[in-house]
Parts: sequence; structure tokens; C-alpha cells
Amino acid sequence: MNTTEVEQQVLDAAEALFYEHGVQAVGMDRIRSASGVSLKRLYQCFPSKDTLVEACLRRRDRRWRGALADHVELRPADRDRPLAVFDWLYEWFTEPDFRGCAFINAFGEMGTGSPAVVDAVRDHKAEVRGYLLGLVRAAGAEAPERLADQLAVLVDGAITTAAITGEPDAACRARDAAAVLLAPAG
Amino acid sequence: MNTTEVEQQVLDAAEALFYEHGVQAVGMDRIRSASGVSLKRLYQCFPSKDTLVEACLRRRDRRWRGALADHVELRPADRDRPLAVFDWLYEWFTEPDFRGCAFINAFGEMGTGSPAVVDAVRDHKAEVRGYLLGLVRAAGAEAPERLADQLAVLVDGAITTAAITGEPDAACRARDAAAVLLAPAG
DNA sequence: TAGCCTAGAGAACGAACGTTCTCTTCGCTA
DNA sequence: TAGCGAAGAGAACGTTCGTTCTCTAGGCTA
Repeated sequence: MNTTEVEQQVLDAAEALFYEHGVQAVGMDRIRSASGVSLKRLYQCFPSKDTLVEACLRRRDRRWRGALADHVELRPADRDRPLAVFDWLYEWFTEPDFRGCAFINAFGEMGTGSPAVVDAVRDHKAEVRGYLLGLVRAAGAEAPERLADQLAVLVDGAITTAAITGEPDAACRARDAAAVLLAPAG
Repeated sequence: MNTTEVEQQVLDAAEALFYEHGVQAVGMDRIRSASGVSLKRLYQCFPSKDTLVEACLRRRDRRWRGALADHVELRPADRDRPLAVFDWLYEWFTEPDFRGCAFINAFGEMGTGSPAVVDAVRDHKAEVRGYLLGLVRAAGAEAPERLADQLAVLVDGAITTAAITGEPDAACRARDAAAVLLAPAG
């Protein structure tokens, strides 16, 4: 089997297990069983658990932002697109295995002690914030930098609130708030 | 030494260690060393690590909300009080050991697998949301239920954003957003 | 002083962790 | 067919985990 195929298989299994149970609660043996890749090959692809965690996060970042962009760009009008972010969040929140933001979870769990993971989390949040900035700029909003920061706060707040309450409605509340912020003059 | 004194000593040490390093990364031996309480006494007070974690969260909930309320109630005018929440958050974010929301961190780390912890986290968030509802009601805002939800999302988003970026400014952005939501007519 | 309860110090337990090593099998080349 | 390198299966390594147990010391009552 191809090396990149094996890597994807490992990343698939590891990402799902890490997301569901947390990083520390999942051992390498369990990733071996779930992926069907032997420990030897596993450590050939990822020389330590830390690098595997970071690789999971970086791949998830690309996939997550890709899926968000795909959904947002279905809206033809630039003015609708910032709000479409929250519609996409709502759909995500209703998925049965939704368990919050993998990056926030990893940050809270690893925090100090794993600089590579912290970097991956920071990079993800910076990329998301940059994407939101592009959306509000294209929408012609005033003070786009500040608005992008506010939308980023609403996105993170909606994710954590939805995860903890178990209700996807947080996306609607955040969307309502975003609509007010986008059109302050009413 | 009094039993409640010992319990407080254990909770002090455990809460600080859990918050700094995460729950799973801190062993009972480390809590023994930090608190100066023997393992025997420790297990007499808290029959398992899980109950200790839950006790830490429940005590922290009371302290956290108490400190918030103390700060907010310095404002004489009801209309200023919802925004004072975000001023208090800013001060919290600038503390050197700030590392995000202990409840969100615990939820992300334990998630499935510890119902008692999940309950404590849900209860905390519900209490905070209820407190915000009281504030916006006293401020005479329209649609207080929806507004309380929105402020709760802003609070959680500000906490996580500040933790990950390492900058307390998220509190200011959230405060600006809250001000717009509180006075939609301009 | 003698006996008893409590508590401290820390060893001990079985399990699980991340990581490495051994043994075997198998496909390839000469 | 003989020999070689790669890889799978899983045992083994040393460590750490949550929890319990042992041993000892010291303060109480009679």
C-alpha cells in the first residue's frame, strides 16, 4: 500500500478518535486497531504521537475551511455570505458526532506542554479570522477588521455553546447577532 | 486539622494544577505533593479523581460567578451592567495564569466518559446565562431571552479567543458587539 | 503505663501509556 | 532454489496512572 494512503488511513482513524474521546484518552494501540496499520508503519509515518496530533489538526483545518468555503460560495451575493457562515455552523452542529471545536478542545487539553499543537490551533484560528475578514470586506462593511474579530468571537462562542448545551440553536442566536453587527444602521 | 480545611487545601491545589496542565495530565500524586495532604486523607475527602474534578468545577463556578457579580454590581445603573461583564472579562484575560475557561477545557477533555463533569459544565453555563438574563432584563432590553443567549455566546467566544490568541482584546471586541446588540436603534 | 484509633509516608497493585524490539512471513532478485 | 529486505503481529520496555495496602508513629482514654 502507498505511503500516503497509509498516512490518510491513520489520520482518518486518529482524528475521529481524538475528536470523540480527547487526545490523552486515546492510545496509539487504539489508533493501530482502528486504522489497521501496524505500529511499525505508524511510527514510520509519524515519529511521535505529538506529530500525529499536529498532522490531524492541520489536515482538519484544511478540510474544515474548505467545507465552509464551499457552502458560503453557493451564495451569489457577497452581502449574504458572512451570514451563510452561521447557516453552515448550524448544519454542522446537528451532525450526531458533533463535539465542539477540535482545536479548542486540543488547546484546552494540551495547552502548555505541546508547542506544535498550540501553533496549529493558533494558525487555524488566524486562518478562519482571515477568511471572515475577506467576507466582510467583499460585503462592503465598514470597519472590516473589527467586524471580522467580532464574527470570529461569535463563531467560537456558537461552537462551544452548541457543544455544551447540545442544542444547535446557538448558531441562530449568533447569526442574529451577526446580522445586527453587519447592518448597524438597521 | 479540620476536614473542611483539608478539603479546601486539596481543592486549591487540584484546581490550580488542573487549570494549568489539564485534568488528565495531573496525577493524584502531584495533587498530594502540591496540597501536602496524604493520599489516604485525600481519598477520604474525595473517593475518586472524578469526584475531585467535579468538586473543583462546582467550587470554581461559585467563585467565578461571585467575582463577576461583585464587579458588575459596582455599576449603579442597570443599563451599564451588561457591558460591565466584558470589562471584568478583560481584567481576567490579563491575569498571567489565564488559560481559557476551565469548564470548556474540562468539557473538551472529558466530554464523553464523565457524566458528572459534563453536568457541572452544563450547570455552570446555564447559571451564567441566567445571570446575563437578569442583567438584560434589569436594563430594560427588548427580547431579553434572545439577548441573553447572544451575550452568552459572546462571553464564551471572547474567552476562547483570548485564550488562544493570548491577547485580551477579544473582550473589547465582544464588548463593542454587545453594545450594538443592546442598543439596536442606535 | 497499656491499648486503641487515626493518620502520615510511601510501597505496591494492576492497568495503560508511548515507544521499541523480536520473530515470523512474504515478495523479490540472482 | 537461496538469500535478502520490508513489513505485520504483538511481546516487551520503562514509566505513569488511579487506587489500595502496609507499616509506623503519636495522641487519646482507662
